[in-house]
Amino acid sequence: MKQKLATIPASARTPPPAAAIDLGLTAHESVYRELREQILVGAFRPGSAITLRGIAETLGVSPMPIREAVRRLIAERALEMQGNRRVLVPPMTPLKFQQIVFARLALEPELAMRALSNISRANIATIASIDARVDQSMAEGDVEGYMRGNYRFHFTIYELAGAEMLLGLVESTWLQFGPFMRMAYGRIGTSTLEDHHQAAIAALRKGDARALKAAISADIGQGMGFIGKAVLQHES
Amino acid sequence: MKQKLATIPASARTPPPAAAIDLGLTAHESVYRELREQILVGAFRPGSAITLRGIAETLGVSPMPIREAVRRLIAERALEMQGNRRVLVPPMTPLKFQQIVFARLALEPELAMRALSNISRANIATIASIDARVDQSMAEGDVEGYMRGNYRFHFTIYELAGAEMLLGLVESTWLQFGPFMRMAYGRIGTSTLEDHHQAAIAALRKGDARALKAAISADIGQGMGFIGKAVLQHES
DNA sequence: TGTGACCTATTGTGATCACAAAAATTGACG
DNA sequence: CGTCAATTTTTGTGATCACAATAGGTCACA
Repeated sequence: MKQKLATIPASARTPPPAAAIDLGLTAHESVYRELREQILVGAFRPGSAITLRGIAETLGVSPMPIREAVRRLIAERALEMQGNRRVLVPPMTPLKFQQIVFARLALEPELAMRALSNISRANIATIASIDARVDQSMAEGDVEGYMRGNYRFHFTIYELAGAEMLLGLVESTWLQFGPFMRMAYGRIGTSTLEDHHQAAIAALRKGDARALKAAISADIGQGMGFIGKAVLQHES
Repeated sequence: MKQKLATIPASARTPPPAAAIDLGLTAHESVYRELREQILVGAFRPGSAITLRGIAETLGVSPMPIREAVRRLIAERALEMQGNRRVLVPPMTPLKFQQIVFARLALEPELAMRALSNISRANIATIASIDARVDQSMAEGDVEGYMRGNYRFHFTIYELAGAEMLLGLVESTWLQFGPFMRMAYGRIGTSTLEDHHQAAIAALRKGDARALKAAISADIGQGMGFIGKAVLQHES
């Protein structure tokens, strides 16, 4: 057990880490958000192990809130417990990857379409500014920044749908490919990437539901197909 | 706090309940399965509250494993925590109900279709026998038996798809309408029900993917439409 | 040098305790 | 008799401890 945590953000590596933000949150909620963020941007390598005491020491809390946060992430399939009762970041398989693509295509265009009726001009401006930062991260090769921005781009739209139930399913889906996507971009870089965000923003502006669904579908299909083909054959 | 648990099965109401089945399971795993089963068959009334110590006393374990089981069920949206930090069985809303129907239609026919290539004659026989018991429960007005059987009918098929990721999304979806469906059937009874299970079984026998997807879709659409129309207008 | 058994350290699990916040109850007062 | 405040109880949260199982390392032996 050498690398208990693949990467820890600087904010949590300093001596007095405590709960990252004490904004009236419970300890396990802070831990959950911290770990979730790490997983979404791919800070953990697929297959790497997680120990409760290790994270507890890193975050400066007792193992108790870690348990609840980890249990929650396991339920969302962001983490996985094997028979040994050891917790690890689930490795990707071709089969799972294909299911993730299907789920994304089945749910996300619908979510975007439902957002259309609630979206304001200010919302679209926010989304466009997020996309600008995504492009910048892409150009700079900032993989973590790109992933964080891409997440915010999609979920800023999806959250406007007011469909919490579907949103939960999609969140679980994203948690399952975060570590893998990071690994893929780490290998192939972000320079050759191109997304369909501009087409989506244009569709949002025009209120064109059909074009919006097409843009989201294309964005999913291309991005996932790209990293899928690039990496899956390298796995055992 | 009068009714901490809406209904407790006889097996857990006797003095020495302990962990229902000690089959090498951890305590929180036993608790999780027990609570999950209760939710799926609708033993809890939507909106009713859950207390950790209450369940702990009922099941004969310390509050500790209850915490983890409840946390897991909250992550699956089978339970819900409000700002008060109080846990309750989420009430149904028209909006949520519509999202559930969409998710079911988007995912379950696909899951059934994927099962088609792995299914054996013995599997189909098992499924047919489950359906026979479903019909029997329906005729007898045994709501809990009907719901348990209906769940087993669908998931015996879905599990054969070998698509754990999609299966997880569908399981979360079912957990969210279990309590509501039970309430609906409690009001309108099961006698007027008719499902499309026979059509699905016939499609399984013929290996007809298109007919299978149509049967599952029809089963979802009719059943959910039925209880949806019957109950939602009675809610506040 | 490779392989087995033994030992040590680490890990997840579950119980118990202490604490703060919220709810329920009780009481007094208008 | 209804309403508000003070008190008591209940509840979730988090820390600490004890225990069993697993993993990793060490040493002996072939």
